[in-house]
Amino acid sequence: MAEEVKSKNFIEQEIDKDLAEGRYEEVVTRFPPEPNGYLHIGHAKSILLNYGLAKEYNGTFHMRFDDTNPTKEKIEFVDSIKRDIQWLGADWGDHLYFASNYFDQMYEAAIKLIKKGKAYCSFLTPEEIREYRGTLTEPGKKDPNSDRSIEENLQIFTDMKDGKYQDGEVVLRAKIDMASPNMNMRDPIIYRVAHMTHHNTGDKWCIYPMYDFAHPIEDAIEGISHSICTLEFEDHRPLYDWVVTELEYPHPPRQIEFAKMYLTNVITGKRYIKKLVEDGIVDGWDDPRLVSISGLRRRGYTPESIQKFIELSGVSKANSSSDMAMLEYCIREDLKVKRPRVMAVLDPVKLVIDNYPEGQTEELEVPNNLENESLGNRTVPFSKTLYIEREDFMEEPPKKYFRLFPGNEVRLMNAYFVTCTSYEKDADGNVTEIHCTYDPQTRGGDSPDGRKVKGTIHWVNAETALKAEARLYENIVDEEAGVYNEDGSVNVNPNSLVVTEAYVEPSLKEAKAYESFQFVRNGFYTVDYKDSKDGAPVFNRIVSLKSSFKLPTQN
RNA sequence: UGGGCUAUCGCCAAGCGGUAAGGCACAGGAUUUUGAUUCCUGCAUUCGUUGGUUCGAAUCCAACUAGCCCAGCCA
Repeated sequence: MAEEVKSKNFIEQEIDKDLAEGRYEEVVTRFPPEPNGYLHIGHAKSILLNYGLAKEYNGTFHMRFDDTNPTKEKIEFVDSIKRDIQWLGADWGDHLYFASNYFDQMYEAAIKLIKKGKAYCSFLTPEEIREYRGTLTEPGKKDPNSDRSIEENLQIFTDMKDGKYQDGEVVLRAKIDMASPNMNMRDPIIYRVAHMTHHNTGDKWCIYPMYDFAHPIEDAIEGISHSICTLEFEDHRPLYDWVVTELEYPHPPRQIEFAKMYLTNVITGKRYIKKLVEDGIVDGWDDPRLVSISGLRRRGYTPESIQKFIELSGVSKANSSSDMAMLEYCIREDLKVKRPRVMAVLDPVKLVIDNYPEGQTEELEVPNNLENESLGNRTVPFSKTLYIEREDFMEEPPKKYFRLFPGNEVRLMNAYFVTCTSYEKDADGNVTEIHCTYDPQTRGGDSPDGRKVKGTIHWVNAETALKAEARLYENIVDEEAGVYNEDGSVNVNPNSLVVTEAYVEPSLKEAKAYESFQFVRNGFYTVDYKDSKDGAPVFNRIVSLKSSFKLPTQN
């Protein structure tokens, strides 16, 4: 039993160390989004990482909304985030929290700092604050407000809370080190005045804590052991530690940073996606061409495929961008054994079986997925006139073309061997109809005489086929042109959405929303009723199949 | 001319002083009721560069180079 040992990522190694040294007894992680937008694939990494760690170590996973800035947050984002996380499979049980529920404790914490002489109120204007902060290469200057007495600071802070100051008039700063090489330690602002209605606390507060002050407190209150965040917060860690130390929490949480996930040639930036939505280039945050969680869901990606992708991508501190091909691999892997393989013709041309009895229809019993017997069988109608894929017939085939051409015999998948006898063309030279004869002995797709055919092609019965819309999605950005223009706008791929009229098996008439199928040779598709007319299904292409057959290029 | 972080195959990523895992991608071959899938096979004498320590270095040391992050009363 050579169970493969998965190597641990650096966070797991750190946790192992902490556990071994007795620094923590239980692993408690959290995903702390600000409810100011939709989640995308990048967030999935953080969600699944935190959730996975908690699960792996028999710990606890917390879902927490970091809602400390009412100017940017909305309740509708709270709902969409919850839905997306649930869908992804990260179960927070009854551990759902809101940072805004800790405002009282944060206020008390601020008082504690003031009483310790570690925080002071400042009346510097925003411009002055910036000036006094210094630059990356020059130290900051002492804030003239920093010498005020503890009593005075207490009074001013109380007045702040009581609404006696206007927005921007006064702030509370931590007294640390204006000369620190780390900008975050130059007496960071920890509370500001903002007369604004909060989606959760209403008008109770007119002062709100800043992230650097609030976050460590949130973590400490909840008993988080490992506060996992992205690389840009590395410089904030000394401040994070300062806060939990000065506030004297018994088992201070520990912040560990990892590199964000980027995808090659994909836009994840909120402001770019927002622009695409506003300009009507995409039809919303759940447009299947976007890598928002809701977009991926509508496109037909499964939670399992995203979990697999995150798992394969790994975790490290090196800035990197994962290949879209890996995500595509994951969804193919997931769907190929789980979903039925059905026949659908996206670019139809008529095939007439001349020696098949007129008016006859037979129901063929075919397996849903040869690799998964539990998916059972279905029946598919077959008769004299069918549709086949236009690319499955050639008047003058190149070498090694296995499909239909005059005189050649192929197998109609799950049906009969047919031999092409003739074809018709219109005035423009387009093939309009192909004629063939079938061998009644080959029902089911095998010849009793052992005769083999090189090619097998898919088909649908012309009379009973369901006419549907197939939406072929490509990456929203123009990969040739690069993702962004110099002015910051996005290079949109003009062919990112191609709609075709398809014929699918009648069995798909009852398909439910979000059911997905493998269309033989045409890729994986999911049913999307969002844009359907008259209740007819729209099929979103999730991903195409790999194809290694290419027609020889003509010279 | 400040501080923090990173650098291993086209893309991710193990490796933690004993002589370069794995996955994706790619390329060959076999099987195949679709040229898919499956299955084999191949794919870094080399770990950003240059020196040093060592019997031995991707791993330790030094210097350099490149990239990312930080000067919101955003998170």
